[in-house]
Amino acid sequence: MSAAHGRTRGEYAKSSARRQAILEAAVEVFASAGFHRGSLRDVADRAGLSQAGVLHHFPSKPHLVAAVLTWRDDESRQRFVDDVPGGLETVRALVALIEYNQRKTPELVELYATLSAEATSSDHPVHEYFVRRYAWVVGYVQRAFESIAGSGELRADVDPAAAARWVVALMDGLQIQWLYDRDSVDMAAHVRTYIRSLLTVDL
Amino acid sequence: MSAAHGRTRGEYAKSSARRQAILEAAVEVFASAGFHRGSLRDVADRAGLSQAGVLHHFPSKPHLVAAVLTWRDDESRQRFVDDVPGGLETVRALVALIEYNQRKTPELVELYATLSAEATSSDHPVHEYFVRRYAWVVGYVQRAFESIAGSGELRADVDPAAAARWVVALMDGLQIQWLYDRDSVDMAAHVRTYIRSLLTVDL
DNA sequence: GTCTATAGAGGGATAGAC
DNA sequence: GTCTATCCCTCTATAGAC
Repeated sequence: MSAAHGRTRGEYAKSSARRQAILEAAVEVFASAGFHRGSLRDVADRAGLSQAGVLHHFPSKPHLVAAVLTWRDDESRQRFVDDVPGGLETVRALVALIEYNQRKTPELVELYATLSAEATSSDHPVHEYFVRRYAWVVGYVQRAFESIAGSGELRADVDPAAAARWVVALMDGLQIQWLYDRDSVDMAAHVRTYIRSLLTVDL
Repeated sequence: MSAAHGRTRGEYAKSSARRQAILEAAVEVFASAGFHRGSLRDVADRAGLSQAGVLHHFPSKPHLVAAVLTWRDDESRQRFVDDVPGGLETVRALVALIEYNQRKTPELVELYATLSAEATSSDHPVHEYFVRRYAWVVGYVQRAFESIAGSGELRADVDPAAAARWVVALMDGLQIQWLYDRDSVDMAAHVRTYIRSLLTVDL
């Protein structure tokens, strides 16, 4: 994905401070306004430089939003995916990730909820990104459930493929409900309780 | 809701043909483009009149999109909510509604999925509409589960309030997945199977 | 690398003729 | 009720000075 806008990870280091500030500003702007309503001017103002300055670091608006998404994915992956052995641990890491996002990076939750719905249109700049992302996430959770089933810890009447879709759908749907009423929805608790109901062991 | 833009249901009849054509065009436009990217010019072109003509029937863009939402809600309610006794029948009607929407009005699914995510921002024109809508839908499903629990048809370890949130979240999340890959996700089947897993009786 | 200025497109809403 | 014309705004992206 980094290669999509013609840069390798090494090149980012050159002007990383500015780029980082722009990315962080972009998260806030696109999170609350989405891609189409969020403007480069808003991003520029928050990052403390001019709009043309932003376009010096990222050649276009689609490039910027793509960079935001892959940047955050890399972070999440390092924190919660790499080094996780699989099976029950994968599911535990998933719940931990939700808890972390809800508490520490609520703008991120907003960003993904807003963009994933907006990008269902096939001509949206990050449509392909989300197609790949969903395929990967659903497959990842499915493999975890298959591993759990293999050790007899999944309820016999639960289909791993369906359960994977359900868990991912539940996460997305709860995000929406949470965004409308943050005080009365605890996403991580709901997902944990739900996953427990699929297992023969505790989480 | 109709009263929100200063008209009672009776007044609609006057110029209903045009209004109807505009509403149908607006569904298509806002469904695939969302509120902000969808333009009145697009709506006008599809409805076969000028952009100023559209604004004669609906005083502003927010008025138009609000009218679209309440119009479709009224239709759904008449078809699937009124006359439904409650309890298991409510849940069956819910699945029937999903099946109907998926097969007959996919643009509608797209419209609600796109707008519900976009409108999480509190300054969005239809934010309040969705706040009320979620409160109503979740409460409606919760009452159905409570009734089902009352007749011993809900699994003992299932909390009606949590289950209601889960079902609504599952529906929303599956909509997103379905929009990204319409061939490999059967929303109604997933919801039916999931709800079955919460019951002690068949659906 | 950052700025100002501006081109160029597209949008919502209004005025006023018919 | 419907149109054309237009105003005025916002936005992305580019050009070119520093």
